[in-house]
Amino acid sequence: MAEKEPYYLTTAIAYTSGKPHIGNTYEIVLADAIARFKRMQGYDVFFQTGTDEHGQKIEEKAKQSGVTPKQFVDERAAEVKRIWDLMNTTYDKFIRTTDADHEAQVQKIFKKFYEQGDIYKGAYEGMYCTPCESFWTESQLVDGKCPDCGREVKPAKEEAYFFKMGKYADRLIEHINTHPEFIQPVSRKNEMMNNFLLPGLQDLCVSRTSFKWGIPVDFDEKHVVYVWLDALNNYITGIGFDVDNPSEQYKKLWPAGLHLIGKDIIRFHTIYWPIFLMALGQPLPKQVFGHPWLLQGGEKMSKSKGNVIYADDLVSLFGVDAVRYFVLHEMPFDNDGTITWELVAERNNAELANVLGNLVNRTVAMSNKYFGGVVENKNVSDEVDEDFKAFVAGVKDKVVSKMDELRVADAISEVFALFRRSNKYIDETAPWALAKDEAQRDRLATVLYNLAESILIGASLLKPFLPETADKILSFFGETVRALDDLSTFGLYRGGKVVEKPEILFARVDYAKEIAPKVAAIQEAQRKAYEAEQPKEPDPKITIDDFAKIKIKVGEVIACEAVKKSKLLHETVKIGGETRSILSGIAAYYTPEEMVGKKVLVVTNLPPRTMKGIVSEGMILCAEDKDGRVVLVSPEQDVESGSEIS
RNA sequence: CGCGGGGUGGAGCAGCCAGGUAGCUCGUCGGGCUCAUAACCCGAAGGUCGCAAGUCCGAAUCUUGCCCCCGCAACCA
Repeated sequence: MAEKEPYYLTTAIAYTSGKPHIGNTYEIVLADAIARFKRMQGYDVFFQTGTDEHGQKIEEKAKQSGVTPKQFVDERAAEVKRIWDLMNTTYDKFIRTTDADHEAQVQKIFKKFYEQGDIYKGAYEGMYCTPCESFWTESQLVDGKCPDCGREVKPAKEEAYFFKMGKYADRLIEHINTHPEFIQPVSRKNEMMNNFLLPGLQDLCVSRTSFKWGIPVDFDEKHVVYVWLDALNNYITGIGFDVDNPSEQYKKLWPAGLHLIGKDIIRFHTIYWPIFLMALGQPLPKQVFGHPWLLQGGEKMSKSKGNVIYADDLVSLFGVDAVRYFVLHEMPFDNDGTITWELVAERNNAELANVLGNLVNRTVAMSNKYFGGVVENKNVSDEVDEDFKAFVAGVKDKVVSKMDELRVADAISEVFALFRRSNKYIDETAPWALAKDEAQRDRLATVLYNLAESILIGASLLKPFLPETADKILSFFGETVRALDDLSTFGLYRGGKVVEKPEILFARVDYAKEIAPKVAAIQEAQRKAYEAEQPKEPDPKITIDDFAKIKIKVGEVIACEAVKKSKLLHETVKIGGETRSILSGIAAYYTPEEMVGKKVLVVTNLPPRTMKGIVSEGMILCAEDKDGRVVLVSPEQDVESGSEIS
């Protein structure tokens, strides 16, 4: 027997700055479906996922929470793993970039690059704002000053290591052009070529000195390795790569069959990562698939509103497989998809409960009712059987071909087409009518056998997507998953006894009555948790003299226009005898027309500031509520322009 | 002209790369059936495929311009 062909697939490793929401969870489920399917196809699959745990952001978050970075990421990584496990995903390895062997290898790789001249020591040059400790490029500066604090910046240099990207660019362009399958979907390929490769690659800064929470450069301890050079290498360190002596596992598995990643990090995976591999003298992964995002419908997701959707909340309401179904089926191939609680409930009812659950239920029920639960093929065929059998037997090939293109959503649709066809078959054969005629008893048995067989084929095909459900269905018929190769042959089921009372696979839910209140409770809890997290320092007290320093006067808006491509309105305000040009970020809440004629309160002794090329000579006072809605503050009665506030 | 994605019957999407009867799921309406989780099956209504121009025998699909929406970034004195 031939040795199984290896297939190594990875997800991006999750950044441990926060709890992964449903959009992040989607990726692991998608990878799991692919991994399970590949195993079914007979590949020797190795499926790796994990967490990316270094970087400045994590250092800061840990500090805020008052724990060490290590404690912080331990907690976060455990949370990620818990959710991955909850989703019933079958990863073979969960790597963490803080694993000792990973860190050691990254140091070796960095050193090798340095020794072979791919990495050189240089200086990062730019405009530096000392109070903010940040570098800015010329184009980022606002009015020649720091975009964060508005203070002066000065040219500065910081020592850093750089990777010579240009050296490998031609080879990479060549590779991408000769391997059209390398970047998926293809639309992403052009984006990478046109925006980054063809204009010429900049050398990449691959070390940092501004924070400590990273892998130290072992021959120059004040530097830590840039997070991407650290993180990307997980794909090889996780399977035992070693600069000097790669493991047997590495030799077997590399190059990877598939890196599954979000579309936002395609650049790192199709440009930097291949180039690092070239520098290591290693072959490139066969395929990088940048999947789209699962976006939350309606309003923007934010913790303060409590409307972030997390996998575990969804699972608590709908069950694991319903959530897997939703993310796998609802996610388009190259557009972003939408998720709302209501949509999940709708899919649960319309497809899982009505089409699949009810089909299984009615089939088992009829087998019990008419034959005491014994399914037997009596081979009494009818014309209508032919089309049905051909359809069912043809589904496997369709699923395989969709999966070969990574069109998981389409693959799962094909399986459901089988279940829909089976429901139709029940109508075509009307078993309840056959049951009334004793002479049709064998025909009735055959119909129920055909139904059972089609459900069994469907359940086996469903296994990679909805593993628990597939197993339950099969167990109702006393069967186990059938080999993929046997799924295009109709009639392999030998018959047998079905369960007396099948468990309801997916219960219908009433969104308004059952789900909506629970969703409200989840959101409320989330909002409270968020508020509790916020530092609650009392506002520092000021003196009356401090207040007196602020000059606030009543002004009248005499002209106003929107500033293009911004949230700004540009008002001309008459304050007593003078007029001022003022900018305010309220374009989303007021139109220029309604601003004109309004009496507003203006802080008049702020230094002028330029935004979008326009000078602002004051600030109009507004109130902002917790949803970010902004409302002008105005004198309660009409008062003369120029009046002072005291 | 910061980067990117999108505008297809009421909703969510496919079709666009390789032009040629506009498809799927839900919803609505009508009918059928009663084994089943008020589920299932059949039929119907409903779309000038964002707007305009161009290429072509022919454009949802290719080209150009414009409008609008959504992310990210920036900005909100």
